[in-house]
Formats: sequence, C-alpha cells, structure tokens
Amino acid sequence: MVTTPPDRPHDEDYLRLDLQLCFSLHAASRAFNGVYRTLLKDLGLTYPQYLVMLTLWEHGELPVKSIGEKLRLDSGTLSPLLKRLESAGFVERHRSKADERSVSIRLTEQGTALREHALTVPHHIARAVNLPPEDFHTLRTLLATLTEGLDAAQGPMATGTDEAACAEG
Amino acid sequence: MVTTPPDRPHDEDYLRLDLQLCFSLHAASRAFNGVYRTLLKDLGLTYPQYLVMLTLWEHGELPVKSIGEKLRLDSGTLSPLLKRLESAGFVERHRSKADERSVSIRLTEQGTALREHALTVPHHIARAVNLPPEDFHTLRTLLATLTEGLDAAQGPMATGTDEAACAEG
DNA sequence: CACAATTAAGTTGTGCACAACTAAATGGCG
DNA sequence: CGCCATTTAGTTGTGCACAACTTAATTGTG
Repeated sequence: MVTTPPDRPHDEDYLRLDLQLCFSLHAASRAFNGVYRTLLKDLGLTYPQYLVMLTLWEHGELPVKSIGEKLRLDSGTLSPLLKRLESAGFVERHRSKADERSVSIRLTEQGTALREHALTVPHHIARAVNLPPEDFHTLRTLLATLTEGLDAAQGPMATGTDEAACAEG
Repeated sequence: MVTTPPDRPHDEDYLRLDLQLCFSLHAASRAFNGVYRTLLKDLGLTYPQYLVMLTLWEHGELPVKSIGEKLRLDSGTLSPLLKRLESAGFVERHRSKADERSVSIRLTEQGTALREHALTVPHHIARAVNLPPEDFHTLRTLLATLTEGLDAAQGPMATGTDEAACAEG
C-alpha cells in the first residue's frame, strides 16, 4: 500500500526533495555551529555571542537595535545574550542620554582584548571548510539570495534600513 | 597556547569574511525555519518535527536511533520531540521485543493522514525559494560538502588547545 | 555463570530562536 | 498641554541543540 506508481513527478517526490534541502541546510548550520562551539570554547563564547562580538569589533559601540538589525535578531534573543556577555565582562550596557529607550553596547577592555585571541578562529574554520575560494563565494551568494527570497516570502520586510552584513568586496 | 604567526596578512579581514559566512549560513537557516514555521503551523508541526515526519513517511516505522542517524540528532533532542509528537497523536512509541533497549516509532493513522496535508508544503517552499533548479542543486551540493568537511574537522580535532579528551577509534 | 563494557533511550541544565507580551520613553496631533 | 500611537528593551513561555549524566538491556570475556 505504500508503493505508488509515479508516472508523473508526484507530490511525494517533492517531499523527498524538500527533505534533502531542509536537511542539508539544517545539518550544515549545526555542523558549523559545532565546529565554532569547539573553537570558541577557549574564548568563553558561544557561536551567537561570537557573531555579536564580531559585529562590535567591526563597528564599535552600537545600540541593541542596530545589533539586532545587522544580525537579524530580536530583543528576545539579544537581551539575555547581552546580559551574559556583560556578566562575562566583555561588554558594558548603558542607557543613551539622548534617547533613554535605547541601550548602547560598548566593548570593555577585556572584550576588546578578546579580539586578539579570536583572530586565530577564521584560520581554523577556513581549514575545516576546505572549500575553494570560488565555491566559498558561490555558497555565500546563494545563501544570501535564498535568505532574501525567504524573507520576502515570509513577510513584507519590516526593516529595510541600514542593511548590514554581506556586502562583500 | 597559541603561537603568534610572524607575518600576518591582515587577520582582521579574515574576521570580516568569517562574519560574512557565519552570518549567511545562520541567517539562511533561520529564514528557512521561519518560512516553514508559518507553513507548518496549520499542520501542528515545528520544523524539526516535520523533518522527523518526513523521515517516517519515507521509511516507515523506525527505531529512535535510526531517526537520529538519518537526521544527525541525538536522544537528548529526539526524546522530548518524539514525546511531543506522541501527545499530538502523530506517532506511537513502543519497546522492541527483540531488544528492549530500543524504542520503535510508528506513525498513527493520524500521522499517516497528515502526509496528505504536508504535500502542499514543498510547493510553497519552492515558490518562496525561487532559485533555478541548477542553483538549487549547487547549493545543496555545496552545503553537503561543507557539512562533510566540518564533520571531519570536528572529530579528529587537532587544535593546539588544551583539549585532551579525545576519544580515538 | 558472573561481571565489566557497550549500547539505547531518557533526563538535566544551559543557551539560542521566536512569539507574545509588558514597561518606559518618545513623537505626533488636536 | 494632554492623549495616544510608536519605538526600544526587556520578560515569559515553548521548543530545539547539545553536553553531561543516568538507567536499563545487551554483549563480550574470563
């Protein structure tokens, strides 16, 4: 009763294809996360915390909202994460004088210093990834296209402002 | 400890590249998850639950371990997930007679019937993704290569850190 | 046969993602 | 000015991922 004669490309084949892409993306994301977890353990950072630190190292002091826009994370994720970064001693939080709704995130000395240790991370990752630069670029472009399409399909873009990362040169 | 490389061709650029790939993958994964979340809401499934159901629809009754191998998920993730699928009425769990350590997961009638509703999901996804089949294939291949490389790098792990808990086989 | 090692599933604790909500500050409008 | 919608963080609750651990069944070895 399970076997269906698929003379035409039946819906069930789409389920199979769906599983393949879902799974690939899901697995790649988790594999990535796993490698970073190992590498970042010494730094005392998780993978999302590392993304936040990378953003701060690149842009300097930022309000929570800007970090959220750049990384597409909302306050429900960022608030506790930043609190943990604060208790780890890597960042400071203080209310903006100009707009007391806003909370600005600033690197501490320790947070700034951590960057030196983080510099070795990309080397390890690059070796682990082991993709030719050209594939690397293709992958990143495809992922960006995919995300764009999915975001558009998901809902009419709430924010379109500054539009952070992924402006590769 | 880390030996500092004598010459360094702008480590900071690597941090930027790292952020770009991390972010692309992370964002794509979450965007994907978001679209599925919306589509699967009607079915009463989450994205990982959908992956499990796809696996069961394709392979029929499976022990927890096999599901874990196919989806690269461990019991810590699967046990509660399957318990939720059970209380939703989509699967049944029962101990194997042959090996009482093993728990076999079987679709209920309701779980089997759900497949009919799920058949529309890939259409929506395909439209949302909106990638040419060729790009689609390239993406999947690159992701698989990436995962393979990362998984390989994860196991043997030869970083110069103080990690000494390496099981060999 | 007894007993240690292995295997399968489950449990606990931490952290992230996200929906839905609250609280406080700001800005617009009559 | 007072009032209300909006904006910005933060909070709560659910679910997933994963490390570390526990429990029970099976296997291997003496």
